[in-house]
Amino acid sequence: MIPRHIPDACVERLSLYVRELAHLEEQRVGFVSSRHLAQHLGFTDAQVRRDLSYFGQFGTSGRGYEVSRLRTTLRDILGINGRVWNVALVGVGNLGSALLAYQGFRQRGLLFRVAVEANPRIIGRTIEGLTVSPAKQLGALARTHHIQIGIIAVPAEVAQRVCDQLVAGGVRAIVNFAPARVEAPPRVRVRNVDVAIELEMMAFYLSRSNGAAPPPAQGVEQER
Amino acid sequence: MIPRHIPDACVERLSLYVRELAHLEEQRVGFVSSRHLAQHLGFTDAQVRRDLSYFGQFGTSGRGYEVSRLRTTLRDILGINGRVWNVALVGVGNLGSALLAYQGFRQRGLLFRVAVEANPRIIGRTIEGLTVSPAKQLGALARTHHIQIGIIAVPAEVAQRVCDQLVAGGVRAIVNFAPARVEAPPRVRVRNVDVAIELEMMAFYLSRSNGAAPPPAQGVEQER
DNA sequence: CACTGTGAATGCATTCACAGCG
DNA sequence: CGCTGTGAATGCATTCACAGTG
Repeated sequence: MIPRHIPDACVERLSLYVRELAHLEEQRVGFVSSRHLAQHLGFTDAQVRRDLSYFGQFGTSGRGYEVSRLRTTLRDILGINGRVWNVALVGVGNLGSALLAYQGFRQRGLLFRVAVEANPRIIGRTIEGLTVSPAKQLGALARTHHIQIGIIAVPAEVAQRVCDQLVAGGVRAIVNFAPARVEAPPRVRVRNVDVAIELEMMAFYLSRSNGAAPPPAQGVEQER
Repeated sequence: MIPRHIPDACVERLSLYVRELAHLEEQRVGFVSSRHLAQHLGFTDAQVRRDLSYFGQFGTSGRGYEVSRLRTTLRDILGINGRVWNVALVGVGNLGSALLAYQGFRQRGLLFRVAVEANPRIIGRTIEGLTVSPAKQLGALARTHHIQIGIIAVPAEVAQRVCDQLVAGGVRAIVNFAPARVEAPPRVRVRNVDVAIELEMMAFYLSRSNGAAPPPAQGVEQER
């Protein structure tokens, strides 16, 4: 059940499949075809079949895929079945709080064990059942809690420093939400995610879809 | 200055170039080579040159690119130069607040004109200089403020409904952060962004990088 | 029949490699 | 020289199209 290499893009879709299958299971749907799955998620049926085929053969000709079995299988493949990942959150601002509050992680075995902050106003607070620790303790806490995944949700200026501390604390994967690239040694997997970019891409597409200037809003005031 | 088609992946990098060029400009760097730029951002030099070449020729052989000129040019291309986009935020929870607070948008001419919420506790509050309106008013507000871009930061269950209201309100692009896919007519550009997926991908990569089970944390307690 | 699983074909994106230029 | 700009080559990802199957 372990082929050599899986396209990155496919891995991204894997959790979407799992999510959709969970919905179908709730609705007591027994079987689902690649076409059906694809329509719900906005892909093509061929795409779905290809993705699944990387991992084996789970379908039945003429019937499709058994929902609950496929779901379990994909959860196994994703590494979130009957298993737990220890996650540390660095930066309990708005974005960090949003992540802490998202219940989807817990359902997928991604458990926040540690949350740290630099702001003394926030240290000591308990959010979602987790008490916020001082930023200085990050390295030590990461070690004692056997943190595997670190999330960076701090201002850009300190992102790299935080990253280094996470690496020193032994984490093996880092997701960085700060608008600045961070680097780590190759044994640590890093993913830089920039939510602002999506908005800027929209500006690009809009400004070329109609060449003309848009309605000038009410009085192009600049700054706040 | 308007070629036919630009790779999506290139557009994504465009704002990263702009950001890096802004840094360089602050540091009074006059010229930068594709190599230099690439190293800072984690791409290859060929990639940078290729990306820029889609839009024209901005470099000088032997010297590289003039930082401030390239920055201006790219901002023009991105559609964020001397121009303003009106943005509406739907959902002023933690994620929504994080987006409101991010100063990068304002610097790029992406201005929040409207913020709406369903939660009556939050309606009427002023956040980042913007007063939160009731969700019911979304359509009307979008129209009167000539909103071009809508951001969805609400629970998955209501995401599609919000999307429909934004469309009815005349927006032309939507960025959806809810963990559920939303659809709109083809004239409206939709981008579904799922921050949770990044974490789940990490679980996948980690679980296959070492086949073994991880340290069992301290007592695999489930749930909070 | 309705559907899967997959070679083969196509379409994107990245990288190579080098001619040409300041 | 050092560096750009770009054809040509390579490498991924998606889609086509269909033989095979319960």
